[in-house]
Amino acid sequence: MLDIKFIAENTQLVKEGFAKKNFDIDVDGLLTLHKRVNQLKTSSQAMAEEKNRLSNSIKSASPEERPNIIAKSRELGEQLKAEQEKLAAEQAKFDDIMWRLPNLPSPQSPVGVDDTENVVVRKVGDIPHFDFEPKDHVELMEINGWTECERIAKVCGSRSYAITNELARLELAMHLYVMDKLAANGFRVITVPSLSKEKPLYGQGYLPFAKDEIYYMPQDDIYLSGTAELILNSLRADELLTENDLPILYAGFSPCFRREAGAAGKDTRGLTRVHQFMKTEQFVICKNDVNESEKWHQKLLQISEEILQDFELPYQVLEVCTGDMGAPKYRQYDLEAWVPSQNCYRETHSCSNITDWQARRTNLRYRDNAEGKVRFVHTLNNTGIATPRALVPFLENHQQADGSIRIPQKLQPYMMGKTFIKGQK
RNA sequence: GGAGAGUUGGCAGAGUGGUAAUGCAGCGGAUUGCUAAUCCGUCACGGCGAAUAACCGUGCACAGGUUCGAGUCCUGUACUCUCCGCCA
Repeated sequence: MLDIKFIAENTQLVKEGFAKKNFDIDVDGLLTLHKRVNQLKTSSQAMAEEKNRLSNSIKSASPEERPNIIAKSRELGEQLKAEQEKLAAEQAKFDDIMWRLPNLPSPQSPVGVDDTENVVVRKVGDIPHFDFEPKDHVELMEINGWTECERIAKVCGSRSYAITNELARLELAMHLYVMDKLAANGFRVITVPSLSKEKPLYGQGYLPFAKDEIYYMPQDDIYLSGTAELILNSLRADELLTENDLPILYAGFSPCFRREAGAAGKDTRGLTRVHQFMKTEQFVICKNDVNESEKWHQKLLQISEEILQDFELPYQVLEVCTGDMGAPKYRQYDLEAWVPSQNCYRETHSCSNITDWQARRTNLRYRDNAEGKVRFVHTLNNTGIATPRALVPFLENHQQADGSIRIPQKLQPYMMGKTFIKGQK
């Protein structure tokens, strides 16, 4: 959500920003509508003022005057009601548009239409060269007897997964490793539910943009969360913090659910794209200062790069272009880890600065120390680790000729000290 | 699933249907003079405005209703607490 006053005062800038984001918004129409809303506010408030004056005079009025004043006040009340109904109708139209406005992109974000125009910032780690014929992660799971994926699909449907023994442990070990790392960086580790009411979806900016992507259970009027970001973003909604409360850092773990409605036929093999997965999410709430949030953005990026380095996975950092960013985002990096079987990098992390766009939707504010002014916070989010997707590059990059999997040194304490894992078919 | 109690500003906490007390914190100003204190104002959102001025409107969990007038009365919903039932 954006500030309408900012839009009125920076109309050209806003139009350019929307265009860069690939959003077709009638900004002039919005401003005209806003004027109309304000006119109706002014007129109805004038009526309310007069009505209050009449009402308040009744108590001290003489018994003879009273019926007269009451009649007048009642009549005015009906006019006021009619005016307020007009206002409510226009206000609803206005609000509907406001909820659909994207954030403006950073001036530093590359301008582009889609993912082909994302910019590679750097590549880190060496792509492995195998002196044997490398296998893809599905074959590796089968060799080690680590999967029941075919059976589980019969029970749970497509895009489900079931993994066993050493691999199941590895999945959880990755999360524990990341939680410990985030805790060491000052994050509050928190496990959160996957159930969400509707309001947080608007707060995050999932709705009204991507309704088809989310599971909904009408019997209970409740949704399944696609990421802990959803929950963490609303955890402190409507609070008025002090500047000293900031920054607030959460490392949120939750099962995540996505319908993958727009991805029919994509990544149907293996663990890359499943309906239910686990994610440990980095979430930051900081003060309303773009230098401050950009600093945190870099910090979050650094942490996730370290995680991939700790897991000894080659990766690239992408700066996402304006047209490929989601509506909420000011600036976005994606991390992609190398997947040998696909001979390309695939997304494991997505790191975003949302500035105050979500905070306006959740009404999360703080009082600043310098002036005692109330401001909206900035929010940022980044993947810590998402599994099973992260297992794909992990298995494939660390595979050995015999199908066993090498465990990077940093992860070994979480795998009972093992340097390799090997299952039995 | 059932019964009861509750929800008032950043926090604490009053409030018989007639303009939301008071304290603390924060911010602004003034005074005194010394390891700080006192006094005054301000303290959410919005309208009108050049304005961070004045004035006005809206805010007492949320949504309706009754009334000239609702924090207060009525209905519904959400959430919190206590208890009963069921339960990993």
